[in-house]
Amino acid sequence: MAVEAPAKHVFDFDDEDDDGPVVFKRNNTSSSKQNQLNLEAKKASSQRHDGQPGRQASDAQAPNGQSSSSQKKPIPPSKSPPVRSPILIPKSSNSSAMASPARSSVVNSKASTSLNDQSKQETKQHKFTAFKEEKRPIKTTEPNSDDDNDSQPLSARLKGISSQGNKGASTSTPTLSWQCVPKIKIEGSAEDPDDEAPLSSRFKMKSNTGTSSSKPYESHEKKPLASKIQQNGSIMKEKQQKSSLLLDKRPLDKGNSSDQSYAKMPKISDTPTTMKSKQVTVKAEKDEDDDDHIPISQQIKKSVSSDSKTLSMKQKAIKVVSSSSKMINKKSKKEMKNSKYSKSTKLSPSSGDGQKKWSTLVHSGVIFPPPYKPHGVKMLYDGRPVDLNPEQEEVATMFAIMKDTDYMSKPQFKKNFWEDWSKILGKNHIIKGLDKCDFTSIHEWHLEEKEKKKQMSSEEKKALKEEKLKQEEKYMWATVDGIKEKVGNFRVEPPGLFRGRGEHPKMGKLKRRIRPCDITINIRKDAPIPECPIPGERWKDIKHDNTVTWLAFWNDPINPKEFKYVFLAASSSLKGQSDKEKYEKARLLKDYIKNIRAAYTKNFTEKDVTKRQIAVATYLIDKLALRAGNEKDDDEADTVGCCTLKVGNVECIPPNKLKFDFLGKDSIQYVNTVEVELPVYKAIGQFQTEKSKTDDLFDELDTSKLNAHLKELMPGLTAKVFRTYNASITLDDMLNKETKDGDVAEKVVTYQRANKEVAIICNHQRSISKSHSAQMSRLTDKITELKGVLKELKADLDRAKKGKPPLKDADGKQKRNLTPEAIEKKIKQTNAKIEKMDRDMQTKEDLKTVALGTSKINYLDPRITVAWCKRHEVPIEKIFNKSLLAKFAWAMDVDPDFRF
DNA sequence: ATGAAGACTTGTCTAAAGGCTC
DNA sequence: GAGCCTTTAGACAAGTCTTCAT
Repeated sequence: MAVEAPAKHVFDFDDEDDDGPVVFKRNNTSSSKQNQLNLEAKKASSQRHDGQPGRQASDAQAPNGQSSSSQKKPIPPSKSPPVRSPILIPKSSNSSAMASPARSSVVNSKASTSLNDQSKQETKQHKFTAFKEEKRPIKTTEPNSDDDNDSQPLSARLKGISSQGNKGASTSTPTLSWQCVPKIKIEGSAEDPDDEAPLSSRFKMKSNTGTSSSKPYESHEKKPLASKIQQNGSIMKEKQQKSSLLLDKRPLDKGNSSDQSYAKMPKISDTPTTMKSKQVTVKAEKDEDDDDHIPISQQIKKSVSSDSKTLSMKQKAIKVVSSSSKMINKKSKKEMKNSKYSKSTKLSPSSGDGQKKWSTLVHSGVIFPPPYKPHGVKMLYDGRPVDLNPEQEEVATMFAIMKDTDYMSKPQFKKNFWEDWSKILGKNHIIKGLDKCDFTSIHEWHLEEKEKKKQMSSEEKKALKEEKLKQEEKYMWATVDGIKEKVGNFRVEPPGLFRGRGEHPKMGKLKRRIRPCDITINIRKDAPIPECPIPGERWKDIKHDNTVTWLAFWNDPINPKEFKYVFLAASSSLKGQSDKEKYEKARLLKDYIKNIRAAYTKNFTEKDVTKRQIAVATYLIDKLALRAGNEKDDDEADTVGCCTLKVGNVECIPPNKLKFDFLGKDSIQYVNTVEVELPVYKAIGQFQTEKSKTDDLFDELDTSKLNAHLKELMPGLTAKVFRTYNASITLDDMLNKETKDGDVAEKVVTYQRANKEVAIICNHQRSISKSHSAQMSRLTDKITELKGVLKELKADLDRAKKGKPPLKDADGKQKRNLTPEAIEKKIKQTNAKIEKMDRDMQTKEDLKTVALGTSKINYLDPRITVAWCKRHEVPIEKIFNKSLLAKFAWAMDVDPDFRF
């Protein structure tokens, strides 16, 4: 594959300098209705749609199943090979002032986040021990502080802190006024020369592409937030353009972009861009009709008043908007063409947006687990050995090997298991219930097998490994647009018992074996169809859909209307590309955040309930990094997110605190008490009025409404972007504020602290390792021992200085005679060791319930980390392991000055 | 407008790999 | 180099969010 070097382009952005700080004070008026919550039993309502027939029967046609079927979605004809736009260098707006780290920890803690000054004091006590040092000045209403604040995560601004887990976290302050610095920026047209380079190649070229975006020069460009928001249209436009520039998305092909890229989106006749801008425009107009009659930006201005600049800006903005909305002017067109536009607009959906994801895709399909090998070990029923056929035995074994898990204490698990197993046993089987079943013998057999495996010699293990590798080798790779890429999960899931998390209603159900006839393969049209690894069987269907990235899928045996996909690995350029786009979108939010916050703050007291709910929900998502909270079926675990919070999940604690307590994703508990602004507090009280505990708090809201609203504020904005934004900006800010001179180890600790702060904000928890206490006591012992050594060394030093020989060691042996200098050196080394162990111990204790990995993998823009490592001479390997290095290959050449 | 379908990201747990100690 | 401990990679569950269909 030809790898073309991306041409570099320089974009000119006009910066309008309306930076005048605008101070926006929130008014606290609000109807207050404080209600006490009624307690009630729970049970949220939910609609159930059960047993839907699996989705489309395959339209497979060829008798052998090897023929390709027509797709439901129109597949764009893949004409020319995909041309990927080079990664453009976006100008990132770097807010000069860096945000301070988000402080409020969201995690399960009882800490509180305060918004008010007064709260500051209170919160002091809760400060996070680990971060005690850090003093962040809270600028409550400082007009000039804006800048800072805006780029900060809300939580940070709030400073509220919650304590995490057991530790108290501290928090801080409230920023009541957010300033707005409106600016209008007009982007110059950019050409995207790189369009021609294949994505993958682009990645490989480590050119500055990715990096470029990070170029320092971007910094000057300040973003005009206020203006942006307001002018929705215009702003959006700009943004879009910008984003498009930033995101190197697959470019519409120069000439024929429209056809292929948008095949799936029939609606858009024009170009997405156009559409987008139109929408936006409309929105803006609509806004004017709103109660406020004023676009957000305008509102802001009003409140702010102070700046005349703002005004002018606004006007400008408006101008821009109108023009943009009305028609795509040349510029925009050009930009669109150039690539990103479409992307930014539809950026979000990497899927389904009808964009071509690949031109050629070749792979070997998937590999299946080996067939079941009966072991013949008999279980007991009512004290007597029972005969089971292989199928029955297989399922019994699945249950037996879970003997030591918590599932065994869950009635639902056993009930579901029995329902499925009894079907396999048949009506006339001697086994009539689980109560009299004794699976011990099978469990023991399992343990023995495990032990045998463990006891194998290293040669045997190695041989086994090689054998496995040999079998799997061909499935491990796919060729995408001519480039070899790793496949993520090419192994079909083996049968087993479903291990749903939390109180999942389907836990324990049998996850049946998946066969080739369950699997749909997606591959380039003319490529050889992967050979079915099981003789005599064939694939369910073969598709050639280049608008999606999956290589294969099958229906989830537990929930047949859902699918299990085989995708490329995280290190693939396809994944890297979308990862980068995700972070670029989050960076874009930085430009809008000020106005978005101003807008929702204003709407806390909006008369229209839906709008008020949207405002409060957005606030919670921003401040607490809550997830959106999609609706769930009854046959799923009962967990919630923001939009699905129940009245009983939030407790109002006068005068203005809210205590959240709910089960979030994966049934991880979220407990957090935060101080909020009074209007929010009052609004929550109103939403709870006359509802039972199990009623929806935001009864007028769901994620689609919320996200639709967010998209009016910023192209492509959805609830989850706030998590990425707040996580990354927190890391960037903390790293920059707290990195001190020191050795690498100390810097790594600084990084971990920042990482931890993010994990807390995102509520990423882990269970305490079983060996945690043992590890701690071992460390304690070692430290004690070292301290003893130190004491001895000091004594020896004294003696050495007096010309006496050292004391005998514990065994009574005479130690070597050392010079005082040598002893001093040893003392120094020992001290360093003790310090390191102390630090390790503290870190370990600190992180015992916090999972750092999740945020590192999913929320922290790797360019922040890479740039920081470069600036501070920390080897990147100290922060990223091998797989993260591969996953973030696209970020490695970032400029050291990169700021999120 | 709403819900289903579909595709992809996020998240936790654990088996396996790798590293350290004796 | 055996055994233990830590880290990592992989498995797979559970979210989010867009588009399609009604």
